[in-house]
Amino acid sequence: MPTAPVTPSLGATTPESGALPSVREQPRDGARALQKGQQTKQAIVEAALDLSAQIGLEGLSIGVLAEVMRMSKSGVFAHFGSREELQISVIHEYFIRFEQEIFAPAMQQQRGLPRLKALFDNWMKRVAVEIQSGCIFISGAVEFDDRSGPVHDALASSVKTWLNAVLRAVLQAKESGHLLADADEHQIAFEVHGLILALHYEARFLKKPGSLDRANQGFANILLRYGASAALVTQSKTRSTVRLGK
Amino acid sequence: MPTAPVTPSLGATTPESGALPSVREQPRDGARALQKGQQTKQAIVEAALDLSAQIGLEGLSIGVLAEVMRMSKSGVFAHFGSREELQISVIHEYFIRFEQEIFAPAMQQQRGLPRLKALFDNWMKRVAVEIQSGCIFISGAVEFDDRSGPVHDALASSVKTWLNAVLRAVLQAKESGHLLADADEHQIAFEVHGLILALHYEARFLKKPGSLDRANQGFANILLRYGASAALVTQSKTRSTVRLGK
DNA sequence: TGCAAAATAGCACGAACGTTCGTTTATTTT
DNA sequence: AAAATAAACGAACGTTCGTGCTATTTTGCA
Repeated sequence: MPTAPVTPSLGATTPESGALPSVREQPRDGARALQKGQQTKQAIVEAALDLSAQIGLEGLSIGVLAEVMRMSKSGVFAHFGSREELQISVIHEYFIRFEQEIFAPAMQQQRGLPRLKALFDNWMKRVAVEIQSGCIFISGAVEFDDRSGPVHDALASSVKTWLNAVLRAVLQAKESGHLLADADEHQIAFEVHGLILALHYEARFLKKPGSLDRANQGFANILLRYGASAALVTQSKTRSTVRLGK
Repeated sequence: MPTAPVTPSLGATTPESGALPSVREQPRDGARALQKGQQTKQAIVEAALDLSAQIGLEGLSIGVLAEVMRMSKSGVFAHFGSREELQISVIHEYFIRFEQEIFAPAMQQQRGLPRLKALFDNWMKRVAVEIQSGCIFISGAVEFDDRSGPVHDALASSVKTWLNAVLRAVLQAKESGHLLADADEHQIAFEVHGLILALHYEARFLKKPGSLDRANQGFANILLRYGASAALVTQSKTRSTVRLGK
């Protein structure tokens, strides 16, 4: 069994790709090598991730992917064996980046409200760029919401894992006494999710300005309503005016 | 200029089809007739609406639509002249139904909180069935968020018209004194939109139970936070427990 | 009942799709 | 350097797609 990963895990990572070969150097401890192939495969997946963020997982075609990669269709295809396998690879890659960019740094913050806030802030940062690039957790949900199969399952399980991590952070904030003892963590997580979705919808599709501030304001409102102290909420870098009626 | 419509309008209907021929009877005032064609065209649009709710506006194909209608591809095609025109027809039809099922009945309620609540309740009823059938305002937003053209424009303008109607209802509730005078109607509309989106996402894609109650609870929370009296909020048919911390 | 017009069908097209196959070129191992 | 393996290519497959023509049928009205 390989050594434990350095960064905290969101859980439920794919069993085989725990290593995510950071290739390029010569083979590690005597064992297997596997250079060139995995290297270009990784490059293909990265290009596919960019493409499918814009046009969706269903819009992603091997032909245009090959064009982007300046490879032949069959050359690209051979790395995955099927289009579904390519889509699943993209989902896994996206999940791993979510873990690294959003989840892992938030775990450095102390349990409770600080960590929850960090989680949301990092999430917001990510969505802010996805307003331009697109988000496959959102577009994928629409594309696969009534289709079954391995792609749907991979996507749903990734999303669920992430939303569970958010739920856990809310629960810990409650247990730490940073939120009211009778606050419903599921309700809070639901409302927070809604803020992110509304932001993505109104900013990316409708191009409404000020949506980022709306989401931040909404998050502050939720925290205050469920008992977070105003001092803890307003601290740190949120620039939006957190001014409540009473 | 034709007579004013009987039902209140959401505004911004398509300039030419303000009449939406309720066909079937003989020609009205001497003028044009045009029976059979418009009739089957309407039937095609309805079938296309069902189809694209499930598989999206992009997934909608003339071939399968013709199959459903037991017509030839060219027969279906001739009614629209292009796929884009078909998609736009579907969007208009969806918009009109939105108007009739959600907006119009809510206008029967008196201005202010009652009307706002009716608007949301009707919206929720619609989303409750769209959890099975799908919603083209949501799927379409994802499919066309980075594509320009007439289909994008038709969709975006329909959505904006609807969201503006919601915004107006919130504003009127504020002006009627049912909400705090310094409440930000844009912020409220944003948060409400988020609840609907989260409901659609979690119920339709993730199949999480209890999402309907979550959205209803969230709406009650928003109203209470922005100053609606608890009596006005809890009255009527919402069965969900509206119990606030303090 | 007949006739023009409208509605539908039939057929073909070019393009794009995922996939398969046999072959050729790179890379690694012996 | 030779042998073995991996990676990439190029062409072709069977479908499906939207769209353009030309018949054929159906319809509404004189």
